[in-house]
Amino acid sequence: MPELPEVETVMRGLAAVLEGHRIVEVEQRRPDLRFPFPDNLVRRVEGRRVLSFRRRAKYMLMRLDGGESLLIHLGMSGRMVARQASVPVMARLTPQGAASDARGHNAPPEAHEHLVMTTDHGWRVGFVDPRRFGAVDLVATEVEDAHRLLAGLGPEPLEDAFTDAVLSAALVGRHTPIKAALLDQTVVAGLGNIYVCEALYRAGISPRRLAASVAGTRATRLVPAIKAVLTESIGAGGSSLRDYVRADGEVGRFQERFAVYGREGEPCPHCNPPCPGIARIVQSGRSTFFCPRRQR
DNA sequence: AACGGGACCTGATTGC
DNA sequence: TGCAATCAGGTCCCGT
Repeated sequence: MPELPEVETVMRGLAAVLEGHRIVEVEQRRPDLRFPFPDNLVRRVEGRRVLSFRRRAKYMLMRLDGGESLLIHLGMSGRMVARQASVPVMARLTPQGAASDARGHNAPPEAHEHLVMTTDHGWRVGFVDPRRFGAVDLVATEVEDAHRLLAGLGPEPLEDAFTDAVLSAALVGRHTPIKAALLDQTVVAGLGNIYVCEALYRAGISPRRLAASVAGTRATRLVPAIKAVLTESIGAGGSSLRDYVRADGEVGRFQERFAVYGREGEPCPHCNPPCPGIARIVQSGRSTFFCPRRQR
């Protein structure tokens, strides 16, 4: 599910529910996700107050009083569900927006809800992740960025420090398609399969082009394309490809604005006269969508 | 060192 | 209808 805009949206939703409140109970329902939960997770989180949230790449950091932060990665299939007794605000929605399956405090847990936190104002916030590619850890807040999962990450694409010069420097000498380079979280942090495809389309750059040949003038087009597609998606509440929802119960709507992702065979939005259709190829085992006419 | 492929999981969809 | 194959928004490890 989640790339940077989806993680940002989920995090803002969690902040709205949790900030300033105390976590009075933690239930850990299995020993691990992608790797084991941290030692004494329940004891270290129970009784703590939630101070603030931060996002780094596709990771969320929930700062707790007591000096530790809960680090959460949603993997491919992870989502957060929040509910309150008899007042479902973040119920599961269908992509069409019809509410369903609202659960109260005493309802049975839904499948694959591996971690549940209950707050002092009666909310239950759960981490649901069928495929278990997600991750949870605790890290000392003062040295968050030294965590092994964060230490090697590249620049945040929406920060001013992410410039064409910075991207160019990361691409120089790389003998891999630009598609693969942009998925590399040490080059730029937070892009995934969807937004790489969309950014390359906006920049008119072929996903097959060697990364090194994008350094320079093409990077000058690519950086604004990356920033724009991420910003627009965050503004739309991210993309909902399954039943992912925002904190306020609305589905993300950015998928309606995909120009190429998942649109094999359709003419692209900007070719006039219409192009023969968006192509799908496989690069390092993953689908790439692009317009062969516009993207060189 | 940088790269591609495979592994890790479950569920939804597609095709026979 | 039923079953198998394929695909999915991510990352990490391994061999080359």
